[in-house]
Amino acid sequence: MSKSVYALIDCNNFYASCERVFDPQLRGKPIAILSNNDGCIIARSDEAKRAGVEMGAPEFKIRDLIKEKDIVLKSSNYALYGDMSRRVMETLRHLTPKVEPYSIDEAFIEFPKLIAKDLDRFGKEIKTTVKQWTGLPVSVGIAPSKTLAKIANETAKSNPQHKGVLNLVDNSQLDNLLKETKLTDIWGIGAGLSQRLFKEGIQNAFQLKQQVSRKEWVRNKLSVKGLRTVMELNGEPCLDIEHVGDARKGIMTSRSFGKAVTDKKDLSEAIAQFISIAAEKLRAQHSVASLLHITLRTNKYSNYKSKYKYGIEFPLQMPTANTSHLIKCGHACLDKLYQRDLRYKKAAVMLTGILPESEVQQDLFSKNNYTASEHNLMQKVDDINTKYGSGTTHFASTGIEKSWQMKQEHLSAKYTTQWDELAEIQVD
DNA sequence: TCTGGGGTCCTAGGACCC
DNA sequence: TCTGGGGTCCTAGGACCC
Repeated sequence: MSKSVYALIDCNNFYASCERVFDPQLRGKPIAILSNNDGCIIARSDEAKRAGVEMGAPEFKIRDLIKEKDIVLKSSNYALYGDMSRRVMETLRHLTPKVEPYSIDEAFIEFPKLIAKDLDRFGKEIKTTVKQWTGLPVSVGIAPSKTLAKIANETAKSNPQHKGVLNLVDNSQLDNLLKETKLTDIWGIGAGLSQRLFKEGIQNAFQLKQQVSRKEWVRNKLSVKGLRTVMELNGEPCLDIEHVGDARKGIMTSRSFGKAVTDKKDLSEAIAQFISIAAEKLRAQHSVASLLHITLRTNKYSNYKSKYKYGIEFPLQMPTANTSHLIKCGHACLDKLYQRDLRYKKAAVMLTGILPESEVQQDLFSKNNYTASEHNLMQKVDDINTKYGSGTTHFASTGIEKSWQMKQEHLSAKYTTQWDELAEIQVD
């Protein structure tokens, strides 16, 4: 019997709920959140789901539905969602020490095993505390492994009888629930693996759980990751709570453009801007990068079957986190990649070969060393931007007009991170 | 005309070494 | 002309996640 218990806390309809906290008029209304560039639907309130708004639907294809059902559209407001996420994670840390933020709207926690009655009570306490402290509704799934906690959470959320909290530890209904769980609803089993398993006659989570009797077969079919999933379905935890603060191994910044871009100057501004963002993330985790990748894309929908992705790698002689140096390298890549006759829709910057800044060996003869004075300069830029708002200080090469910028026509205020955009309360 | 933006891990296969 | 076996490291690509 394992000594630890895992719980997954997941915010319900996170982006839509964040919008509602600061605009109470949105309560009870169907809300849909758009991706960057207002391109497609990435989040929906329950009312919007019921109205038939599909996840991932391109906005231009469902305009009639939006009008007919009076759906409120919002552009993604990551400054707001990111800050609300931070508040949720802090609330959880008040309740229990081992917290792993898993995504912007989810966290795993691990705690010692309690008797079943106390587990139920703890689950409810988490739910009410997060609601009180942040205004956000969450669901809580408790189980002996992370994979089962995911299933518990999903069931708690979709099945009103559980009132948002479900504990699967020592729960006699577990196998019945697994029999009703489709393969694609298991964490780690996507469409590809699910199809392969289906052909083998395995059609639900319970049947997959039973494959524990032939581990070698599972390993061959699904690799070690699949084997871990099977063990976890059996209540044998194989996935630990991960330590926060581990440095990222790759940092990517990419955006689609508001409209097709043909001008090289626009592209070089966009690349400078994306490099600035990526390098700031790099410095925030006290790292340097040794490889820069630049990718340009044309419209993959209209260029069906023909090439639409053009990429190049730039090995940095010396690992660096200096925005200015990275921009120069990025522009050298652009010189090689750019073709006059193409209409570009998207650019991406990726930094890899990431090392801790303390581990960098200085090259006595190179002009490209990431020196202490460069580091200090970048530090000052980051400090100013943290204090006075992102982009307060920026490199001129990122451009002024930014004709390539994202479309965000339905953006709400940065209620929690910008002094001049705080929510206003009207007192009658 | 209009279709997001990030990440992680694993495996296979090639290059290279002894 | 024939031509072993084992190891490491790196990269590309696949699969999955939100």
